Amino acid sequence: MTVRRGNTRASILEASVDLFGSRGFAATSLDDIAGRVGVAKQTLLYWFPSKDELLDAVLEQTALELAAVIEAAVRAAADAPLARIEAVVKAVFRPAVRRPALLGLVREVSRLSPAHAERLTMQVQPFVRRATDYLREQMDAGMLRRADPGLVIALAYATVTGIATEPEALRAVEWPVTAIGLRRLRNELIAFVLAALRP
Amino acid sequence: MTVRRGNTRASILEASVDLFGSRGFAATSLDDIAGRVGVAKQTLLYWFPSKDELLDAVLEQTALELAAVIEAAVRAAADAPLARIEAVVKAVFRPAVRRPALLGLVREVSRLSPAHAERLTMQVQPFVRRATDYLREQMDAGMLRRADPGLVIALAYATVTGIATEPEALRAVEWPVTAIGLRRLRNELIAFVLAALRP
DNA sequence: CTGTCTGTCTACCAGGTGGTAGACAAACCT
DNA sequence: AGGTTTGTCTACCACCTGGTAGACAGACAG
Repeated sequence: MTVRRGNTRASILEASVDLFGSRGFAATSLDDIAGRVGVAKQTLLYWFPSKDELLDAVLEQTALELAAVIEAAVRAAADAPLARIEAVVKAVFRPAVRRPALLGLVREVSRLSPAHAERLTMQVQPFVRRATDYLREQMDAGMLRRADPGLVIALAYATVTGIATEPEALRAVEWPVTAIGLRRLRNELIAFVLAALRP
Repeated sequence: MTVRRGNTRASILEASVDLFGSRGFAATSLDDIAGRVGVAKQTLLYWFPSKDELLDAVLEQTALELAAVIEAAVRAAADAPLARIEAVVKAVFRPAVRRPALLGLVREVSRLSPAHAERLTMQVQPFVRRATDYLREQMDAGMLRRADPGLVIALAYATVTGIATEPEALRAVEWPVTAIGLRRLRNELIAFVLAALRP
């Protein structure tokens, strides 16, 4: 029982994503995580030298997972730009809705520590740039209505995160979005984005 | 110097809004607040019996301020529904942008403590209901295009908060919204909302 | 002038925090 | 076999947290 199989690190990471996500970083103690994993706190500190580096690992893994999802969606989608855009929005939306707390964690972290925020942004950066380039390119080719690509992305990002985190923002009592359902909200959003971009 | 003038409570509240907003509730200690105000921690606990009740006071004051802003905007706006809606969106947007951290605080709180979240929601509730009623009424009168009022509000709320908190979500490096400017984003949003509602 | 009340302080505490030291058990490598 | 490495644990610590007890200084009422 002393030496576990090699999944300890992964279990710690998973539990950390859960707890940091649901309670927030500052409000989650190492003991909380250790308890969830069923391991001593010191085992955590064996795998991750400090709570800060554990947070980094959590963020990095989340970013990598999201990146993989987006890549797959892009690759699977048809070539037409509108279909591609719809696929990407849906791809981003799914994990955002399944784990809305992670978006909250991103906010908390970027408020708490500029260092973490910068690392995070650098991971997001390439995607933003690629999307910007793609939009501009398709606009130049006349496949999309001309607009400021940066503005399109900013608006889409803001809307997706806003929608995804809304039920968690004020989840206690009756609230329109709860009754309406995220899927419909998402479809409305996609319809809007596509309508705005159709040439 | 022992007895201050009556502004101590207000100063504590103000500093708490600032610090809870910028660093988050869990990451702000009573000593932090006391230090900012220039007072001993025990003076805080004289005015507010616990950190939790201080948080309640912060949230309540914020809600009251926001409510006042909205009321004023509605009263000052022209009677036409579209003008009213634009005024309300702008009114909500301004404080949301000036103190985006408060939206983050709302999220943190609703993750951390269902009790606080419920109190918060109950304060928001009447506004949501009034807005829903107003939209439905104007739609019935043919002044607005027919749509699900709840959906309109949910979408608008999500977009406003998403946009307002975006620069703070990932503020470290170059990010489209930083370059674009919130004002323009807001105007795009308003244009969209109005276009969607024009009969 | 004296007693009470209000507001602020210094001193302290119990409990929880992230983190360290080191023992030790299994596995792995000759 | 035996030594080394890897992974986990118990025990501990310095520090910080929210919160309490009580002293005390000014304001104010009689």
